[in-house]
Amino acid sequence: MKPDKQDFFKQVHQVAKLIPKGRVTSYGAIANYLGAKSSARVVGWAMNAAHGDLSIPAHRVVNRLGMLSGKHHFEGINLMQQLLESEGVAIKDNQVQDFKAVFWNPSEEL
DNA sequence: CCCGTGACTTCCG
DNA sequence: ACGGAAGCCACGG
Repeated sequence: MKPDKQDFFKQVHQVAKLIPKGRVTSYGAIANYLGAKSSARVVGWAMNAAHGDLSIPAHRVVNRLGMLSGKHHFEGINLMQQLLESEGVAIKDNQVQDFKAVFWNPSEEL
């Protein structure tokens, strides 16, 4: 296999789509799963490109603290929280409650 | 080709 | 424990 960097974006998008409903994951976890553990920011960049794809649940991706760091990039500040809460994820102060319980690790569960 | 930016993460003081 | 700074990779200009 010779994955191009373009595929990296595609990989991130694919993983994001695979996130189970009611679960969340972190940029670092995705980066680690893709073998780019040092490139968590690139994952965020990939999500930025994914912003145009409505089939990608970017709201299920948060930073490693469970904070909705990317909510500013959504249409509305509350949208991300609303989406997560509607899926059964409790949010408080831009943070996922019981984060480790809803955390989805692609390296172990995928 | 060089510089700046970004939805992160980790280390040092 | 808290805050600031650096490191990291990819993309656009």
